[in-house]
Amino acid sequence: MLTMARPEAVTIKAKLFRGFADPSRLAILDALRRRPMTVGEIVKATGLTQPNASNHLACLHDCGLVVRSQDGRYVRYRLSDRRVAALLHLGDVLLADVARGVYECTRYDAPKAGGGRR
Amino acid sequence: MLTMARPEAVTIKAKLFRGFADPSRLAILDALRRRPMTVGEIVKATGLTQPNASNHLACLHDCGLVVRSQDGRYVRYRLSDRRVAALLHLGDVLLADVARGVYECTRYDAPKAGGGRR
DNA sequence: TCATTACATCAGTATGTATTGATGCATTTG
DNA sequence: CAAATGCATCAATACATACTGATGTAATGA
Repeated sequence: MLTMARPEAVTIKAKLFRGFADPSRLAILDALRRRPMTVGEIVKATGLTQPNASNHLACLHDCGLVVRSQDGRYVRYRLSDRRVAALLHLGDVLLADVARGVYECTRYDAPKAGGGRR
Repeated sequence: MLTMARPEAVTIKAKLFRGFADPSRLAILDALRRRPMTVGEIVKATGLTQPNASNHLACLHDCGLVVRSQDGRYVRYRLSDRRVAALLHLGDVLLADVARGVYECTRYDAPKAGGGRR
């Protein structure tokens, strides 16, 4: 059960934040904060594998957090809105004060790399 | 793999956003946005079971997003910082423009209720 | 003291999802 | 046309975690 008042509103909003809540997606968003980038550049900047980056980019694109533009055989991604950057910035600012708590929060851990096939 | 630049920074920041990225925790945070509340009030406001609410509250408290104060045998929770509310507000604003995308984003779904024991 | 209320913790589990290697498709280059 | 490059998609899987019912603990009241 979620909330009595407006269950779907909370669900969707959580989904929005979930776009920021994965280390790989956040690394992509942070990279795009500086400048638009092709998938290859994003792969280099984040260290993600190419399929993994593509998958997260598709997710971010579906959710409207990034925008895609074809450029020859390159695909260039950029943040869709200034407020996406604003939210990232607010996260930084907030983190500066609650970082210690986040460190110590062991209720959930960030997904570890190597979750795939062995 | 996460990011080449500052891996841990991204991981921690993702952890911070993860506090907002679950429907139950978000329902709690949204409820606390209006006023401080005891656990019982939160349970009523959100429709969560009491143990589930307590668990998420412990998580939010560990991460520094909420603050707890004993009041007799009641425990009253409130948002720890104005910027937590600001981030929630920015989420609302951003959602107003990208809501359609979030609806259609099927890469991940919000956790469904009833995930526990059968 | 005993009962009650408010909240926290525990053990167990189903489920979402992030990851990987392999493969497919489109575009440019020789 | 053939080769190469850039990106997207697929199938399979390990893992984190959100949930439930039961139980534990602390504070109040009779």
